Amino acid sequence: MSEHSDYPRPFVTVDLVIFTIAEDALQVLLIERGNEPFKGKWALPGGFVEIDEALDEAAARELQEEVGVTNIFLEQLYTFGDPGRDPRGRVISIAYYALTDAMRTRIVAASDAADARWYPVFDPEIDGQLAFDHRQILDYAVWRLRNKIEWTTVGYELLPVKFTLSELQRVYEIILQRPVDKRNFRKKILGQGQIRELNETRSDGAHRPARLYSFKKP
Amino acid sequence: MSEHSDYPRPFVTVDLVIFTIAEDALQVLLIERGNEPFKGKWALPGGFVEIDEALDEAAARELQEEVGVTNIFLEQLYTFGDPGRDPRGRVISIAYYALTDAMRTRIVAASDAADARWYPVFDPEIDGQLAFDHRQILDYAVWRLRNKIEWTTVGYELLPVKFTLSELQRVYEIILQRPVDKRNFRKKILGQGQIRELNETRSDGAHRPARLYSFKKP
DNA sequence: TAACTTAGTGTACTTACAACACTAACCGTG
DNA sequence: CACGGTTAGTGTTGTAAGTACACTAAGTTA
Repeated sequence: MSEHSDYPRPFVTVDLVIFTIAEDALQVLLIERGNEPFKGKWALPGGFVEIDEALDEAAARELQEEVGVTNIFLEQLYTFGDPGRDPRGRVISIAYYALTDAMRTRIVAASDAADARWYPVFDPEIDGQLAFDHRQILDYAVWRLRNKIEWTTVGYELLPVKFTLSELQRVYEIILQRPVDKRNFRKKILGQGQIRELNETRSDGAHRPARLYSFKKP
Repeated sequence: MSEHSDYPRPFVTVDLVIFTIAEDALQVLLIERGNEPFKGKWALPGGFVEIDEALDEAAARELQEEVGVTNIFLEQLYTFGDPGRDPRGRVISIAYYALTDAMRTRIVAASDAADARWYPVFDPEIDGQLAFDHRQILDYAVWRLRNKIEWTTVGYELLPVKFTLSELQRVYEIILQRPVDKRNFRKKILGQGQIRELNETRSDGAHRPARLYSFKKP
């Protein structure tokens, strides 16, 4: 690395892909842009990294500002920095993705946003509506989430503390976009030893009530 | 994202973890720092991202400058940006890792470097000799490489075009730091259908010559 | 109390992974 | 020129993980 003094410095931001499950679909939080460029299009929430703030902190702060949640799953995804990705100047953006139970969140629209809402990720309605390179960021986040859910236990992050195995299975089906075998799924999940069976069931309809489980946090 | 105008902007660099296999060990290219801070310590090669240059391009350019190679495996790793990771100011660094056959490279020391050399990654000699947070970056790169080699075919990137299966097996053993069963290894590799058997063998000693293979590039 | 709906359970088959030992071919030396 | 040394090359068997698949359990409502 040479001397620091006179290099032109780009802007550095964090962008957040905040996922939740609602209405039987995987949803992502998007903000309608109130200004040019891309006025009227939808963008991922994000903002500048403060000069004395770690990247993870910046992402956590934006998360707090946008949806009012703290202490949820949040992981760095990839850094996007093509010149020209933002017509206003050179902006390098470190993308993060987060998982939250929809019930925990309260959406707060930022000052420069016309509107903010959850958008179903796999709904074709979303096509062509995304600003900047946010389609690419979203696609990458979905890819990572799909991989991660197959090898780890992140699925639990999308559910409330107490949940049924059918609910958890549905989370997997929604994310992977394919049916999952009930018996194999239960065998696999129980075999991981990561969830605790509760002495509690939930009745929600004209059928056998389901046992509740909770995730063993490490 | 709010208005761009007056945000303080950090420096943005790329740092490279360039791996090769030499002398029966996994090696990483390090540069001895000629100036403070960390004068005399060893650092990963890297440099500023130019204002009109994509991140991948910046990494490829540094690679070309440091070891004179182009068109090799190069992948973004992670972005490190803790305030205080560089005492000279706020520097956010996008780390990349690269794999190359040692024979292809010519090390070129940069102007502000006292020296540049390959260092065996698993040699304890390296401990405490790394500048900045480069120990952390290197550890993460090794972790990624280990994962990647188990699920993909990146191993070939560390060998010349023609290689024997024993050489390839040795690459795996060196990276994973554990012995690999010869028959299972060959079964797995051949089963992947990613390498072509050549009508050529190589004799290098008082023993049966080994058949050469080459990687089928996609 | 019968019909409906979701919860919950086990077994057989297939596929991937792990362990393991001998023969083949070349070189160098006595 | 044959024998010893060295690395290349090859199959089978057991084990673990994953996949396919169908019926009973327990509650609600008409």
